[in-house]
Amino acid sequence: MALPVPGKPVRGSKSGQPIMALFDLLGRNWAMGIIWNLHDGACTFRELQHRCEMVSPTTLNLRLKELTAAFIVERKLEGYALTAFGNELFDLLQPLGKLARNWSKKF
Amino acid sequence: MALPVPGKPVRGSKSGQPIMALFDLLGRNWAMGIIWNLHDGACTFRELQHRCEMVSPTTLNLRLKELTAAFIVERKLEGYALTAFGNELFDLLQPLGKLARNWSKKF
DNA sequence: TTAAAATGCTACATAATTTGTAGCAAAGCG
DNA sequence: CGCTTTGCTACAAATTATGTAGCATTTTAA
Repeated sequence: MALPVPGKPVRGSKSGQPIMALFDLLGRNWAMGIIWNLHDGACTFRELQHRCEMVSPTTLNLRLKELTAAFIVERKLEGYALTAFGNELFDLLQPLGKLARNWSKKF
Repeated sequence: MALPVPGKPVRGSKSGQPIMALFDLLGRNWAMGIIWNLHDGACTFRELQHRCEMVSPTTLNLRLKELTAAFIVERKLEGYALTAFGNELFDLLQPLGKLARNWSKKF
């Protein structure tokens, strides 16, 4: 799957509005889960597989490549980690945790 | 596709952690784009199709049903609209717009 | 009142993505 | 040197998404 690049057509926008490109990227299976789990600290591929309870190595690998190409994830000696930008993104995602707990009471 | 319900196994969590259930829902194609576009105000199905430049009616309809079942979207006389909760969710998503514009400079 | 236009979908076949299981090559360890 | 662990890749099956048609119903307009 091609990396959604802002400025080029992506799902949601022929002109590649940045937010739509980001939604395209984050809306792929596991993308947000990976960011969420990586925030607990850099880790190896296998460790990440365990943090994401049910991800297949195929999907994990593909998503990691995309997130890396999108400057959200990087490889360090300790393994995969969020970039500075990845952390900014996480900071915006984090409040969803509380919201989600609230939301879960509705069911 | 089954609605991800917090408390039951979802993609990302066998125990259905709320955040993972929410990620499962929001991570489906077009889910965030729909929420984003609905924030401009309630609208009809066809109007929403236009706001989401390239969504197929099949996907739009499925996503709307899921978002409705998840208390994020509701139907009003004027058409589809965000619920109060949907608006809270939007408020958390909104900052991503600015981040995305920043991010787009990296490419 | 009635013909035309708009709306809200559904059908269905095709294409794209994701999953799950195996397992292999390379690196690290003892 | 064997034994583990790690980071993936292969590949077939299952699940999702897309695109185009088009139809039944409601709304609009003459």
